[in-house]
Amino acid sequence: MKVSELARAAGVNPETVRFYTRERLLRPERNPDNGYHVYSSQDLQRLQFARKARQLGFALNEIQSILDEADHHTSPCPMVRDIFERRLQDVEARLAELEALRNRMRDAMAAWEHMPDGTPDGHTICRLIEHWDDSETHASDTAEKVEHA
Amino acid sequence: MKVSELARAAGVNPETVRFYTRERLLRPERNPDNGYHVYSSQDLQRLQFARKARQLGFALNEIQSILDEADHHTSPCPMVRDIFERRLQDVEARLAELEALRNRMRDAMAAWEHMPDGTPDGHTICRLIEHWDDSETHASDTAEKVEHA
DNA sequence: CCTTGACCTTTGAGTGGCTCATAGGTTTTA
DNA sequence: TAAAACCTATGAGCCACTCAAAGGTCAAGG
Repeated sequence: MKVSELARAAGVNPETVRFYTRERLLRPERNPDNGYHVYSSQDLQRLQFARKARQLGFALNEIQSILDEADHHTSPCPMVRDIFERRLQDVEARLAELEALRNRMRDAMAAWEHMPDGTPDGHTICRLIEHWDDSETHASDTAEKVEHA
Repeated sequence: MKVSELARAAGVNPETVRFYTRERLLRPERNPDNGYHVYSSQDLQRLQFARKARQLGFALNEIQSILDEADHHTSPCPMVRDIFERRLQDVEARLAELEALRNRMRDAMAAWEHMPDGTPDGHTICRLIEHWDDSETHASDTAEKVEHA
C-alpha cells in the first residue's frame, strides 16, 4: 500500500500517515524504484490500533511504548491498563475543571443580565468582567497547575 | 513598576508579563537609562482584566480586541457579551465531548475487568483496545473537528 | 509521445498560551 | 567589589496534527 491507500483504509488524513511514519509509529519499507513508502497490512493494523487508542485518550508516545512492547513479544496489556487508569483520572480532572468553568460562565452570564454596559473612563474597562468575583476559582487554578506538571 | 513587581502585584509568572508585553496587551514605557520596561497602574489594571477574562474562557486575541475597543473610548461590553456567548457554547461542546470520552473510557474499563491479557501473536497487539467497539464515537469525532476549526 | 493531473518525496511553518533556557547587560545588597 | 537578583531579546518546547512549497513519479487519454 502507498500512503493514500493506507490512509483511506484507516479513514485518516494522508498527512497523519506521513506524520506517524516520521514519528516511527509506522515503519514501512521503501520501493527501491522510486523511494515511495510501502505499507504492509501490519502497518494498517498498527494504524488502526493507534487510532483506537487515541480515541480512548492515549497520548502518542504512550502508544509508541505500547507498540514497542508488543514488538518485543511481551504483552502490552498490563501497560495499557496502567496508562489507561492514569488517563481516566486526567480526563476526570479536566472534566471537573471544565464543569467549574461552565458554572463560572453561567453565573457570570446570569449576573450580567441586568447590568448596564458602561463606557471606559480610565477607571474601568468593562465592569462585566472587572466586577466579576473570582474568589472561588483559585482551587481550580491549582488543579490546572497539577495538570500541566 | 518593573516586570517582576507587576507580576507579583497580579499574581502571575514574570514570563507571562513579558509574553503579554510582546503581544502588545501591555504597553509599558521604557526607562531611557537602561531600556527596562516601566509599567503603570493602568497596565496592572489591564493585566488583571486579562487574567479575569482568561479565567472566564476568553482567548488572548479576543482580550486584545476588547482592550483595543476600550482604548478607542467605545464600550467593549457589547463585544464582551457577544464573544462570551460563543465561548460558553464552545465550553459546553467541549464538555459534552469530554463526557463522551469519559463514558467511553469507563465502559472500556468495565469491559476489561474480566478480559485476560494476551501475548502479541502477529494478529493482535492488545485485544483490550482492538476489540473495543468505537462505533459510537464518530459523532464526537465530528465535534472534535469543529473544535479545531 | 506528451500532457495533465493525481500522486509521491522532504522540509518548514502554523496552531494557543504560555514556560523555560541562553547569553548577555544592570541594579541592588552585603 | 563581588555575588545575587534582576533585566533584555530571542529561540525552543509542549501537543497532535495540518497545510504549503518545491520538486520528482506515474497512469490515462488524445
